[in-house]
Amino acid sequence: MADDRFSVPYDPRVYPAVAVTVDVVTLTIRDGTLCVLLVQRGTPPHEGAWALPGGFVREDEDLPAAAIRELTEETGRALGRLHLEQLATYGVPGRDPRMRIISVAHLAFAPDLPDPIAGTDAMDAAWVPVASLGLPNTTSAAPVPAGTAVPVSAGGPAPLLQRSGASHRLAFDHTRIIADGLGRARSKLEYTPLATRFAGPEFTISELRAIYETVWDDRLHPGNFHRKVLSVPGFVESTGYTTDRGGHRGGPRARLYRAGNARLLHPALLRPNREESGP
Amino acid sequence: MADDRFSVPYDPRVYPAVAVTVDVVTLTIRDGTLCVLLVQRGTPPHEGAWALPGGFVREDEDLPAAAIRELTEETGRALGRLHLEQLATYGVPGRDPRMRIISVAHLAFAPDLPDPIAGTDAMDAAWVPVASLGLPNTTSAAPVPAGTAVPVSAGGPAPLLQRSGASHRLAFDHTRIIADGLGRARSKLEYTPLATRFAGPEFTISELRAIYETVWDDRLHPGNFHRKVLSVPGFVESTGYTTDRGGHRGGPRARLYRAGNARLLHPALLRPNREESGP
DNA sequence: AAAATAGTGTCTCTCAGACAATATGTC
DNA sequence: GACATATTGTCTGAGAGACACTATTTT
Repeated sequence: MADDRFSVPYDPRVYPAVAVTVDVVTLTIRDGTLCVLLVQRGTPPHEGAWALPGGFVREDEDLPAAAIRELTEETGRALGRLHLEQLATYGVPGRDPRMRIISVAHLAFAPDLPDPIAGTDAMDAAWVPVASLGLPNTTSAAPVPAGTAVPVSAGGPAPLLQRSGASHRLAFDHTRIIADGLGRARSKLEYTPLATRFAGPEFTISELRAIYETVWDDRLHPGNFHRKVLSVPGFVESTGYTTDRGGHRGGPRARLYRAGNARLLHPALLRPNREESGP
Repeated sequence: MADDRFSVPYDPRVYPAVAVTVDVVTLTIRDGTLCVLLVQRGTPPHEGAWALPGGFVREDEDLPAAAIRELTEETGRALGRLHLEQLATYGVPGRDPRMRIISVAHLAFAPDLPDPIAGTDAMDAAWVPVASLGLPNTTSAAPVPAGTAVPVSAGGPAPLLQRSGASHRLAFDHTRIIADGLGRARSKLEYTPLATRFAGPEFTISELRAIYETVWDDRLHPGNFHRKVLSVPGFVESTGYTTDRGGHRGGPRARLYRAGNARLLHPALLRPNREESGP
């Protein structure tokens, strides 16, 4: 049987020097725009460049704990309740010029939050619209599908990028990591109720639809979406209340819901317009 | 606010000593049974216990490359064409008694292959039925749902576990990793054509159905499955040939197919009998 | 009053699953 | 010949998407 001889002499130094970090792709929706939390690096390498919050995993610290710690450390404030899951691990040699670094990326969904504050090791921190990052197409996410009529607040506030003067080139392979995180998020909205994590504790069906439309960058039929959401068991549950007023531009008051207890959506809400066939 | 106790100038040696390993969950189907490739450890810790093939990532070695190297090293032969993808990363402090070890687990799908050979650091290597591992329920995977009528070769060869005299207790947290891998595999069969990776280059629809039935541990309706598979664009394509003979117990010759060029199945083949609702 | 939005009803088409039927093999 | 399997056909019900319609509220 297995012997757990801890007494075995073991010398870590015979193994290659590597470091393990965590990086966190935190997504939220601000003013109808999907944004990711970035920090401006205050130390080399890539000093001054924008990057995902992250850093070295400490001894005796679990990976999710490290992710949460880095998030609060580098943005100067607790981000409240959020969904956090592991995304993937990136370890291509040379991805960090200092040494071999294996980065365990995480994905977080957060409701709309106030502007972050630069913390340790960060010169600045900001919510940056993912559309401004020029991500490679994950689904149909062209850099900025401008003509397609982006939902909500057209002509709203200028991209935060401009306020921060950030470059579109992110540090390390973080552009790729964000693209992967966005792909995962889009997929997860289909078969989990995680869209509710982008909303506050109570929300209307229209607000929920706006979340889907923003993340999927697509228009959804209001009526069908409404009926569909209510038909999936455990997706949302009624609070019994309604909003105080109608929408900005008219319309009746909407009923308020909170997240239900389902962990998976049955049946799923499938994305529309998947490209048909291949060569 | 953030404390600046860690704004240390960079020096790799000040960061915790960690090692990074890869582990590989390789699944195949032998005699109608879903099996995972395990090796018997020849070195402490857990010497003599069965574990996933894996080991330390070398300098300047990419993660997938390390996974493939460990696979061939520890099983003494190249496993030919197989599908390999990253599964998840496990890093709970204490999961390895030696030191802090972060393990990047991978998942591989292989067609039926000959018995493996023990290689470096391994006393033995074998295909082990996952049903014998007492995995926690991932979907409806009770340790061994004996009464449910397991497809194919009932009363076939005894489990390899008995031949090898292996314990059901795997080393480290490998039971959990295998459970996660199995869950991923079950899910991937729904929306990707990866089931074909368990088959040879040419296969019949019945053989494909047997793969689904084995991985999902469920019975599928032959007629409906047949029509469904052929209706999904790019899932399979006809070779124009048929088998040389009918089945063991009769029946006409079956047409042979090869894997198509689709990377996703539209529409997906959903698992039957998902448990309805929750409390 | 005009316009926008919430919520419901209806129709059609696709698809999953149950069941049946026929042809073609093996033992 | 008895029986198993491959393949196709038919029917039913669930669900997605297109459209239409009513009620309610804001400007």
